[in-house]
Amino acid sequence: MAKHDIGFAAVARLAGVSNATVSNTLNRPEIVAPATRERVLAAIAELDFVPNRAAATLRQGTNRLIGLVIPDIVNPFYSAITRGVTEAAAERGYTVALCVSHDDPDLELQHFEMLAEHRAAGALVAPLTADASRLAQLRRVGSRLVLMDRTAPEGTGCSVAIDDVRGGELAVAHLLATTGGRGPIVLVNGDRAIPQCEDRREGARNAFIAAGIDPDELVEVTAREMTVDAGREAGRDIAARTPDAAGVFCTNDQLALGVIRGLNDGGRDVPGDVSVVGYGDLPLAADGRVPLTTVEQPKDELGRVAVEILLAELGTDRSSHTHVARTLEPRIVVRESAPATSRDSIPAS
Amino acid sequence: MAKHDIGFAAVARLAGVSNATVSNTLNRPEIVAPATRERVLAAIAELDFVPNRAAATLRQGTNRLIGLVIPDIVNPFYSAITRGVTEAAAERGYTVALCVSHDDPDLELQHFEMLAEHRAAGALVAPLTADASRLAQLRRVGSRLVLMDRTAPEGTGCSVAIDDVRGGELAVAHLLATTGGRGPIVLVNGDRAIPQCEDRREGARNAFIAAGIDPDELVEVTAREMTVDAGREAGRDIAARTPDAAGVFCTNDQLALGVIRGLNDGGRDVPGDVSVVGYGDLPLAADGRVPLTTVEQPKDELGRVAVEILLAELGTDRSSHTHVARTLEPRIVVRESAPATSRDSIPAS
DNA sequence: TTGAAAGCGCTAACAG
DNA sequence: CTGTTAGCGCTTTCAA
Repeated sequence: MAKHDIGFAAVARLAGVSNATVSNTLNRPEIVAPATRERVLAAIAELDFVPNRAAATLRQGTNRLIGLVIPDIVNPFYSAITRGVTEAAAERGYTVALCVSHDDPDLELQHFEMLAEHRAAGALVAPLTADASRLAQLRRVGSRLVLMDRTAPEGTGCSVAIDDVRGGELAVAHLLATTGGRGPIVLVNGDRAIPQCEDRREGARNAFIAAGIDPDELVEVTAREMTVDAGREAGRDIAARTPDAAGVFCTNDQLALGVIRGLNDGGRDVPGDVSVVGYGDLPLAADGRVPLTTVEQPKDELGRVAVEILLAELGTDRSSHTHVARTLEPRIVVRESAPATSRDSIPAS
Repeated sequence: MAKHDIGFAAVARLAGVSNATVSNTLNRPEIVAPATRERVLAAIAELDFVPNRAAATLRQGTNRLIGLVIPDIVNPFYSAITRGVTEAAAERGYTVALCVSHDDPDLELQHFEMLAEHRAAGALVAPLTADASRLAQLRRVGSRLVLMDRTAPEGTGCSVAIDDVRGGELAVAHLLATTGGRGPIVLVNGDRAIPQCEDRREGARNAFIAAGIDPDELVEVTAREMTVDAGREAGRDIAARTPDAAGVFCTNDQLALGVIRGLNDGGRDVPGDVSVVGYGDLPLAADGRVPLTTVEQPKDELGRVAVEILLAELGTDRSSHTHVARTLEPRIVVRESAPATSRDSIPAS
């Protein structure tokens, strides 16, 4: 009885079937005769049997495990993505290995090493800073990759991202429609070397063009950081230098919150005198003293779609696989800081 | 050469050693002669060899994998814990399987099932609602458990928690010391059926006792929810019914933020007329219009300690193991909403 | 529809 | 210090 009291063998013996039938019952129940299946299931329950995934992984060479590699779990943007990923993965019977990279390439590589050792099915990566070479390196590590919040260069791999150009356009179109030329529109942006900042700006300019206005009329202010404090400075600055500003678009919510305060410091009321739109729809946007109109990103969906893409990719064979680069649409959430007016009832664009 | 081009065998052949020596170089380098070790390492690098953890897990019966089971990853309290856990785990070569339970016992059980299949070394669980029977059930699933943010009943298992009684005491001691009897102190609390609410209240009362005041002098207000909106209502209420209040302690930061606004609505200035203390030190506490004095919980440390306890437990054998129940100390962070005064220079208690 | 059997790649005695 | 060897528990042909 030595080797009969553990693993499939024990179940098989109790159910009076073979090892293989136990495996089939668990993995391809449809090919097992109902009666047999019942007996096996009963034996499993009886023995409190828990299959050993390590054995399956060893045998199959791959694990139902997805690596999720993000720079920071405390950041609400990434934690929202993470929620989408964990949910989608759990629904499909996959386990998520959470790897926090702190944007450190060495740590990131270490995480990939571990995922490879575990024979993870693949990895979902949200790189903070990611030059092409770093990405190429990651791809080389082996497991299949889906890039999140970044579009993979043509033909290099799969990715899901949120359309930031469109988001900027939505924000400024709203401002244009609701302030109706009452005064200049100001863009408070971070460093344009950051792709998000550059894209959102481009969208802002597109909105001008769509409205038949010269995009150079957009007044641009660069904050030294994308924080509440830097936003406040920018807001004061605007109150002083562009006192007739009718609307301000900030490329993130922290900035927007600060700008409102800075504007107040300078004696301007929001939304009475100036409308302010943020970006990201962080929790703080809804809870502030003046609830923020902001561009909402479908972060949850980003995560879910990333899982879908990865699992779809698993079906295809490595060589003959066409990469997909999905883009998700942001949405504007209108709150008090930049309220709707009758003019806005026809959606811009 | 069939079986020589993969796994330890390939490395062993290239390095001119045996299988076992490869294993030893990787797992117990100190017992391998330096020269041999070098040769093996060189071979590994040469072949881009990635060891297969599944094989090791199968052989050893246990995986260097820790399950982290939390109700919600978007909640900043849990994401902060998660950060601590992922960091501590990565430092020790463990992988973290993130399981989000949404406080659903079925889902939670499913996650435990998966962890068991993976032969996880153990699990760290932060139960939102957890009656004894549910915990007992989890413990039965097999893998070793460490409870987080909850103290395990005497002798039932390991746990790490943050001392909420102490936190409440710190908050109210600060209020007492800085308002010095100028007026009543108000407690804005949630439902006392929630252990945290009950504990923080107890601490508040302890602070009264320590100051030689009858704890029944603490004015208690119960908010219908622990949200900004409910806090605002409570704040208005206080302005109307306890106009001479000198200090308010709210059992979370959302409540505190709302209370400040409600107090303002009622014409009371914070901190001019009233000091307000929150609890939790969420990001919104520091960034609000009036930066919040609040009780900071060492969430990161909670996560790190949980990992340490689990890994320590792994060393001991199952039967002869004494459970540890660690308690972490909160700390008060003084900001503008309840500033320090000279009277406060001597720490209360 | 079910069974027999050959490994998957690694670890841990044990022997040398 | 290094080598030999016997599995860990599952999947997957192939045959019955």
